[in-house]
Amino acid sequence: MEIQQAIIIFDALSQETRLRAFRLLVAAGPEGLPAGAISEQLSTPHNTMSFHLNHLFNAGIVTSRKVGRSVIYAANFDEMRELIGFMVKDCCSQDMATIREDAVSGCSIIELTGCCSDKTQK
Amino acid sequence: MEIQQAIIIFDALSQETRLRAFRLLVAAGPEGLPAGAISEQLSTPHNTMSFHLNHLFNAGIVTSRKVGRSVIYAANFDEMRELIGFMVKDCCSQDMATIREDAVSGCSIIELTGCCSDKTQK
DNA sequence: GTTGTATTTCCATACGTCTAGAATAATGGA
DNA sequence: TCCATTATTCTAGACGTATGGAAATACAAC
Repeated sequence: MEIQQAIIIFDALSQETRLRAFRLLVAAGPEGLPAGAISEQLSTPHNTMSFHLNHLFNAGIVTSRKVGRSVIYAANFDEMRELIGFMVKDCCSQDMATIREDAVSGCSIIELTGCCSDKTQK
Repeated sequence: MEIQQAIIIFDALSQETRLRAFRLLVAAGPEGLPAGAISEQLSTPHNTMSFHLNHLFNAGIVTSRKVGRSVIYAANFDEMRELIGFMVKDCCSQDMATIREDAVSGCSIIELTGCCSDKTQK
């Protein structure tokens, strides 16, 4: 992931309404939620929420699709995984975090090593 | 990690000068770098960089200590690990990312599973 | 004390973001 | 067609952020 893309995603997630909306979509899973349900659950006016959902969409961390009158938003898990990979590779010490690809399982395996082991469990 | 703290860190990292400064500090390791070296390497005026370093400090992702006339900033790796943990737990699907604590090694082990395996290697 | 170096604080300006009322667009049902 | 529903776009105001020149602070060396 490019640093510019990481900045755009950090910016998208650095606002409470947007981060809460995104976590709601994460909890909702791949099926996603209609815009109205999100604004209702977060007690935010429709137009304000629309502004924030558009922000998340432009950042690439949610997708949207029209179903009848509704617009269904869903979290983009691939992009989120890439962001986590960026943070581990570029924003964490190699002594304290490593990431490797496991070709067999198709997984990225990250190990976060505590320098002060008792703080790791927080 | 609380959602409020995550927002503060995302905000701190959502600005190019700050993200570059932070990555410089990550590369520098626990020893850190003096403020002047950071502003020089990023070709940013001292006062502007001081503003951004203070922002990173307030967010808790860098530490600072005075040594003679210099102020040495260093990345706070513990806080960064916590943020990665927050993202995996709260911002990623359980189907696609799991985190578990390994008591023996004191490591947090994260597995990022690709839903579309060929995208995982990007 | 004076000078030079390292960094922060003060300040004004320019620019960007958040909010929500009102209007608009798109769709489905009676 | 007419109405209700769902969501977005338009707009203006309030507020927050980034920038860098100038001044102030802190420290070390002479």
